[in-house]
Amino acid sequence: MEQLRETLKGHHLRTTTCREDVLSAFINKKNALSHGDLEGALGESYDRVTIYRTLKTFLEKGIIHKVLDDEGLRYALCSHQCSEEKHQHDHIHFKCSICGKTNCLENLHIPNVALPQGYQPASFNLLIQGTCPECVAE
Amino acid sequence: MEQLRETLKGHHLRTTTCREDVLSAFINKKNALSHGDLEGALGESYDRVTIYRTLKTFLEKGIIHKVLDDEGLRYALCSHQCSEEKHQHDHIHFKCSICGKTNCLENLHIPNVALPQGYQPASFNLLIQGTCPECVAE
DNA sequence: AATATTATGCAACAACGTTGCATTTAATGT
DNA sequence: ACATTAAATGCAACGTTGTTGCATAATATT
Ligand SMILES: [Mn+2]
Ligand SMILES: [Mn+2]
Ligand SMILES: [Zn+2]
Ligand SMILES: [Zn+2]
Repeated sequence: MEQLRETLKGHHLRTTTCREDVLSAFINKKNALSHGDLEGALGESYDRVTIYRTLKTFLEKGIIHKVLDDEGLRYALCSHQCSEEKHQHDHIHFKCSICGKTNCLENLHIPNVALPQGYQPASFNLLIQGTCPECVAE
Repeated sequence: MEQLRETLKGHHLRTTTCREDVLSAFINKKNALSHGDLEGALGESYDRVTIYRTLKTFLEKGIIHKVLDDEGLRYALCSHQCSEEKHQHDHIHFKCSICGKTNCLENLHIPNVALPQGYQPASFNLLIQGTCPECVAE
């Protein structure tokens, strides 16, 4: 509870119940969330627009990052302190085709790639789709 | 021209002008295209819905594949004969932040990743964002 | 408590995508 | 060439997703 306020203040954001609740949702569910997921999780508490704006703000401040997906964008917490100035993500995302959940594999780094002459890489997104441990066990 | 018909027949599709034009667009522009891009390129020739359906059909038949993007899905030609039964893609996509174009780097394969126990990978999508050779030269 | 600044809700709108159905078109066999 | 069959198209209607402007409410600061 108090930790939420700390995180928000740490990123120079005012504490509002919507921001607390959205942040809280990201912390509790551990998988990546879409705008729709949040709308579902938070019920009628907040206007759709406010959730869009909260996501945008969190993105800009480095609280969350985008997770690419073949059926729509999702978002997940930035684990290691990203800031407004610098987002740094080189970890892998895994989407389970069975349970549908997408997770950050924080300690799995994207391997280096030797690009052809002239390409200047800046950021990387690797999504692996398949079956997650829970659904393999089934 | 005749080649287009060949490709369509090869994937057991009827030849229609819309399909020819969409396929042609993918071949001429070499970068990945969104539904909107196609709508723009083809003008008022075809109904929006028909283009959606054409994309869906091409996807199913293995003529095009999805290209993940942080601002919306795009599509690109499958170079090596994919079919309805089997899509096989392990190449890298590069999106230029300056010109905005996304391209398949067909001969750059996604490196192997040692996933933790229990994860069963099935498909891979790697998007690298940065500056493309043309825009670097500038 | 008063003030300045920021966030929210609401309404209206635009963009994107889907479905059902009547009509047109393409492929096939005669 | 023509009739038949199956598939593709256009249109209308609708649903979802995302954006913008503005008045109101809430937060942080003095
Ligand atoms: Mn992540
Ligand atoms: Mn590709
Ligand atoms: Zn799963
Ligand atoms: Zn470029």
